[in-house]
Amino acid sequence: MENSKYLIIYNDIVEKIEKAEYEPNAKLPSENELMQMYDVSRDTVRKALLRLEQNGYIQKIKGKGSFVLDINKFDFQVSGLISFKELASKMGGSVQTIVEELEVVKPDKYLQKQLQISEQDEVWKIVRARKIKDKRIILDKDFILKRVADGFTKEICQNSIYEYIENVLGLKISFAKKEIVVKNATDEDKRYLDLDGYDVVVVVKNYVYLEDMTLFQYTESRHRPDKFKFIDFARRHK
Amino acid sequence: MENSKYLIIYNDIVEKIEKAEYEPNAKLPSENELMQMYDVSRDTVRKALLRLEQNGYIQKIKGKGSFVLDINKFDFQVSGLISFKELASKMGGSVQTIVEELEVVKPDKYLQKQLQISEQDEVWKIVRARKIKDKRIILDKDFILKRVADGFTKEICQNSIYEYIENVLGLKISFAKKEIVVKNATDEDKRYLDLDGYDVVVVVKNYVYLEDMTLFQYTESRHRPDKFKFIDFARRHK
DNA sequence: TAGTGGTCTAGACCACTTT
DNA sequence: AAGTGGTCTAGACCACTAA
Repeated sequence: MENSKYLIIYNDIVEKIEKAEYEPNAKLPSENELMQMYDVSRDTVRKALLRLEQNGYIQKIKGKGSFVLDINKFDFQVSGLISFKELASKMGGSVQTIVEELEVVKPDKYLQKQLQISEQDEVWKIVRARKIKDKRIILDKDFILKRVADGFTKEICQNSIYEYIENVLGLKISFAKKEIVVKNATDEDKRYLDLDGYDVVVVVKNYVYLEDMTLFQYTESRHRPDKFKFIDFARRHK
Repeated sequence: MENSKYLIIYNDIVEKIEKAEYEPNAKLPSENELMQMYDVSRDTVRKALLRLEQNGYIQKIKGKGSFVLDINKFDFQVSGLISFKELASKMGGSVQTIVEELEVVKPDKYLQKQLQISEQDEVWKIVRARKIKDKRIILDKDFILKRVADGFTKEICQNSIYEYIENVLGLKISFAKKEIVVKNATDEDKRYLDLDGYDVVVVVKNYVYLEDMTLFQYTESRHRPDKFKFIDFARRHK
């Protein structure tokens, strides 16, 4: 995968931070020391540190050094592009996926707009309910352009769609635009989720793009409001 | 500030993209051409392009070039660390701030935990209602460590707290952790907001840190659910 | 094959913090 | 004064895309 030196260094330091080998608030070795430790140029060290800083692992302070942040230990990280499967593995066992619908459809007007496609284009429609501790908490509705990604089965959907797309199909996901809003619960929400009396759901709309800038997937994640939590790490650069 | 070459180039290209001088999906000049245009080294050009990519302005494709993304034109950008004042200026006139409370308080247990301080520490408590089109839509509750930032007046709060903190006090905000959840509306919410029948609010908790890693501000933004929208741009790098 | 972005190097000077 | 991170340079080689 990642043979570049700076990514190896990045991953190595991430691991050390997560194992608390570098403790919160501790000072990392200086750039000079890291150069010697990994036997690379300063620029390569700096590339690794830049990524650590951007992902919220460290804070660099001019004249002082790089320090480990502890705010990155999120109990329920949903930020970035993490998938339910990745999330589940961080949360331990008690999660489960139920595939409710899996079919190829012609897009209606709404979907044509979301995916910026014509009515001729075929789309995979995948609806999954997510159980946490035996309660249906999240309803995931995925719409995927058939001409870009095809061959979905119930097994794949029960496992991880992303894993299939990235590892089996070899497609490279580049970025996503995410939108969070609150909507009144629909009949579909009430049918598939244990809403526990709530009449609204938190809707996370996700527009996923490939490396060549094509939009190929639109996802709606509909959450029971009391179980929803979104965490974001933001750096301020004007 | 903005004396560094790569930031000047970055800002210049941002401006050109926002003015559509570089149109959506168009190809930017190559790194070689940009080197000549700005008379800098390739590394300096690449630093500018890296920031453009990370902020969702462009997509770089190996062997092809850098292309302008159009998804960055958010009608209601709340991502990152943008403040209400900045937001308002993007939305035009029809917004208004009402300062409901402004006082120095001793932190209660909850606040001691949020700001990681002792009960001796004094804290500025600032409560503001935000009107959009004459409806009270957002309730901002700011808690700021007095020993770090002091001297708040009604005028400052009506204008922009961030502007005061950054430009007048000269403090440098470095990063923030943001948390979005949905809560049942409190009596305070009902008193200060036009909730229009809704019995929940979207709560955005914001923990703001300075460059020296000190946590100095905790903010709760409480939104009427139907008027809330959060947009995020996320790049996937494993 | 020519052009593009991705990685890596070695060296320089600066501004800031600490001693 | 010594150490730290921030910026900038010039040059090299690679992998990918296009003609």
